[in-house]
Amino acid sequence: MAILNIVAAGRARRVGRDLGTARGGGARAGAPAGMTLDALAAEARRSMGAALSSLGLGAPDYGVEPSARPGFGDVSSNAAFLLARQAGRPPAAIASDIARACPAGRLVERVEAHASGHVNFFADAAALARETVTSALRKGYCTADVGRGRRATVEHTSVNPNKALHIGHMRNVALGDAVARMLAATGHDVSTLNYVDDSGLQVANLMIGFDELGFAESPGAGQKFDAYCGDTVYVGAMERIEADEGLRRRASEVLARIERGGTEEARRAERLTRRILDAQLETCWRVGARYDCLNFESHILRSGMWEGIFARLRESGAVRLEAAGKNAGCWTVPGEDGEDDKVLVRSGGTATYMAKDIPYAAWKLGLVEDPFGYEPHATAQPGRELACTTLGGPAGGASRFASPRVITVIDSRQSRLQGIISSLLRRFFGVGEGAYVHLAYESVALSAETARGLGLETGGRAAQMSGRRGLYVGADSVLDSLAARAMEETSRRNGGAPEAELRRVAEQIAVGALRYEMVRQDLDRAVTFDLARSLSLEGDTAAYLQYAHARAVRVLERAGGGHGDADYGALGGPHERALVMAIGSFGPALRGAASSLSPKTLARYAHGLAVGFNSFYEHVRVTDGEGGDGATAARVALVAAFRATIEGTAGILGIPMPGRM
RNA sequence: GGGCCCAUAGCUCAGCAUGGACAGAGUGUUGGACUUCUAAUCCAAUGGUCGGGGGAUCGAGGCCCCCUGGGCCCA
Repeated sequence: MAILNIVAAGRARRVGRDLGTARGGGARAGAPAGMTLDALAAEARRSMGAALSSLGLGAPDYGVEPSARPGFGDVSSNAAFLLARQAGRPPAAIASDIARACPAGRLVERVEAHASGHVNFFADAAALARETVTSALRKGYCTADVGRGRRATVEHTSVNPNKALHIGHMRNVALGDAVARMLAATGHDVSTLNYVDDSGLQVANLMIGFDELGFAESPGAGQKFDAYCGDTVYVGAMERIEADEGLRRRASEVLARIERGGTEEARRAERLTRRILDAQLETCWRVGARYDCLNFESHILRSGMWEGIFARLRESGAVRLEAAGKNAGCWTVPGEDGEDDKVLVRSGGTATYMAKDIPYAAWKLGLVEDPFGYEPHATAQPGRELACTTLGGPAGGASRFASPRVITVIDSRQSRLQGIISSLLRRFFGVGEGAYVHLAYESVALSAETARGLGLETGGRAAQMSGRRGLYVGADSVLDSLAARAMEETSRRNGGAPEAELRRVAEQIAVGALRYEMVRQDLDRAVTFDLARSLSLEGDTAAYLQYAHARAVRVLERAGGGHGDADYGALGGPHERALVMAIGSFGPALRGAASSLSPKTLARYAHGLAVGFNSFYEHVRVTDGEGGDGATAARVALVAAFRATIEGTAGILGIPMPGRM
């Protein structure tokens, strides 16, 4: 389960599921943001501590966790299991002693031993509901200040600017943007980068397509420029180039002149890649991703950073010039653990990919003087300033986008290369453990049915996407199909609503659906994308979360205000209690997700929260006056608490929450 | 040949870091719930040798070793 490819052998210590260890976990009457379950667990832990010491049982490193099911209380402890051996008695007997000795408290109503050996704590429903609902309605509930303002830099997206984004890229965008949002929600000061490879061979190939193969400069009506370049020009050019030695040579020449800089080719490449980049950014912005800085590869290559770093590596003896063998004439770094030596500079004097990857990594970590200037990107980003690098800016200090903790989101096919970068940083730049993280995820393939729809028969197997062969599903087209589908449904249900409003809602449903699908699975599991299945808006999808939210909004509209003081004693039913517990679990869910950089964890939490609400909604009438005004006020407050929490949770995943659908 | 990842219900996936209470969702199938806050929902039934084998443990889906099958990277 190697999710994180971290510098040095150790991995970042993750926040455990155990609740009682949470700092500040409810020691005060008003629990900190997002921490009401923590408050209960902390009280249970204190109760347990008192019982153990009164029994003279010592204090093992026991856990206090959410109970497996409602019948087992609200939180449970495994302490009796841990004491069983030394005490020489069965866990159930010890649990029974402990339970009897556990004092009740403000939130803990009673404590029971279970025959299995678990000690189960039952909360006072009214007290826990009051605690949870009032704190969930406070501003800032959906945050957790574990970052304390520490800097973090996240790089994601980083799609070559020669094509439109496909769904494989969308997984990167959805994961990266969610990680950046999670870190921000946990009190980190986050900068988000998007690396633009504007000088690779793919750019040269594209230019051959335009300059020598006669492709039109602009697409036909209704086609985006990125899609035109990728689908028509690049695919067409590659067919010809692969079959034509002369064209291949031409492409190499063009590439060389792009890389040299200051040439006509370099200027054309820049215009072309920026135009494609802007089209790609439209898609990213459409799904709600935002960036702070665009880093151009060409700028890194011309920044002089590599020369400085290479000199430093030579001086420190980290690299050597091979006199003989297969790497004769090359500058290499000795491999670790029986790995082959890594070539940094080829015998001809040209640098390998290391010449950009090492400087870029060092720049992100703030290890080098910043050689760049910055200017606002030519096309404005909605809602947030977007800078891009320029050459020849005033040097001095590290970049403002750099930080001591860098997270780079790239699919796992790059794990080996990223591992080499990590190793070099650790060995020769003194970079510490956990500072440079490759957040790897398995890539997206197409289901056999979807591949067949694109004209590829795979014999029932999933198919790797290929931009060069035109075998992929575009992000924009999936979003369009999803929006069209959502539009049908939304129009049907909201007959009188204005068209523009319906379109806005349909778009939010489409964006949510795609983002949710891309983050809900474990990073280590390959996503098999099936077009037909992805268009479903039922079951475990973002629409389920959105629908629950829209229902809550409607209830709140209907309820109005003015029901007087809430009587939280009215929230003791099973559906109310389950919803209270779900809302109160936000804090542990967010901390867990952020510490393991795992958006999936938050997606699963959101789903569970929505299940809690939908079930409550079906079984409990909020506004019918049952139990009097106090009870109604409590139910309405619970719905409001749910609404705020689901919106906050979904917001961290970048999933918009329409008020009706 | 070396490295990384995956294998849990017909299908798609949680659970594994920190072993413990009858292995959970969604989907599918079957049945039920809209004069009542949106049925994109809810309720119920159905469905599992947790890929195989061995080991350590009072206890393994989870930990260790080996094997099989699949995906990816490198050579």
